[in-house]
Amino acid sequence: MIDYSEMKGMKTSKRKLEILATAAKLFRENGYLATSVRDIAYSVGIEPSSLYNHISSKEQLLVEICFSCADQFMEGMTAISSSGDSPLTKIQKVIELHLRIAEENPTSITVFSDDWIHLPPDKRAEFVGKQKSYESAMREIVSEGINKGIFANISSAVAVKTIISALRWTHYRRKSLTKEEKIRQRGEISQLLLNGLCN
Amino acid sequence: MIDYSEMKGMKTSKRKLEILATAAKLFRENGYLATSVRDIAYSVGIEPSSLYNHISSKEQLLVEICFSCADQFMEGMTAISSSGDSPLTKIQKVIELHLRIAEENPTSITVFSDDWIHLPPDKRAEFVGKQKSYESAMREIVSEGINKGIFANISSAVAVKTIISALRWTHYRRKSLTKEEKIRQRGEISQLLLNGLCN
DNA sequence: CCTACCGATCGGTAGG
DNA sequence: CCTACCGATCGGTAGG
Repeated sequence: MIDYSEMKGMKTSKRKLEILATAAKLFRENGYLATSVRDIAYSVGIEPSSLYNHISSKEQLLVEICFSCADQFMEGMTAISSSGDSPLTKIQKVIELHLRIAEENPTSITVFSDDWIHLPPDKRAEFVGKQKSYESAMREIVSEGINKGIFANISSAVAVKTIISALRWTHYRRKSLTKEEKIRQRGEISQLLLNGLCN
Repeated sequence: MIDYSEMKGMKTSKRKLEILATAAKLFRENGYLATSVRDIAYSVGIEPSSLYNHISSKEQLLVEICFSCADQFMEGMTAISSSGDSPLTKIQKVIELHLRIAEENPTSITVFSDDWIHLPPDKRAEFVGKQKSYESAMREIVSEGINKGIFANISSAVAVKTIISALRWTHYRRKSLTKEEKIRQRGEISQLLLNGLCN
């Protein structure tokens, strides 16, 4: 039998991806701790012990799901920060980044939001570090906008916390939107937050 | 021995209140499922089985914590809705309501926000019903503001979801603020959200 | 990928 | 409020 998981260039087998997707779905429905490895295995259609041919632990699934989302946010923020756009355009792009990630990862984004607290201590610290770094980059943008007189002179920390928090509800949206609805909603959310931020 | 828990007019004994406060603190730190009845008992300073002289189940603690917050929100919203204030003032009062509840209940508000999903099915349905009713009342206010031309003409559902979500980060704030900081932060959050909402 | 099984821990009860 | 204890379930392993 060929062990596909060891093939070069094929880091995650189809089975592994299936397990990850199933776990994310169950974690979203019931939470990480309320989901047992038995739940995941039976949902995939194998015996619980067989899971361990593909994963090393239940925790590892949580780690992979959380960091997959975190990395998308970090990549997006890096691209936005290093662009030559105005602060206003940058914040608008941040808003679109959150909406896009929530749209493309409807299951894992909820796990990312709600279950990172259950990451093992070292990974949890790493995760919190990335979050802080993300918020710091966003505060930079807001401060730049304030200094240029584009944004109102409020605490950049409060502005960043409020805007990121405001976008979080889109993570829990269940139904997927039509293209028209997406554009309209993106416009309304941007309007609400950017109007509030600007002078 | 007098059973204080049965004394008229004394619905919750001091011990019960101590258990509730301890449970809320532990649920906040580690989550409801990750907190065992043993954790709660030892933190209170009694044996696990002794807890059951004061509570009927671990779930009951969650129910009491969640509904204590939910009822505060509902009461606040009812008072605001039935006041004769303008839509703008009403929304400002809603913002102040969230900030005040988060400030006064720093531990239970987190449990309310994050662990209601683990309520038993009937209580969970009741909880979700209250949330929907709360949002519906707030949509009424926003719609009134739009009709009067005070607020921008956006979907009231999107506006309400975004504003409530925006205020949620204050639930997780760890340090308590000085009176000055509170006033300043309330002003900044109100400015951001009300400016965004208004025409 | 399965059968068989493990020690640990869970929420909760009996009885005093 | 405690000692003693229960059945259920947990994540995970041995061995094939």
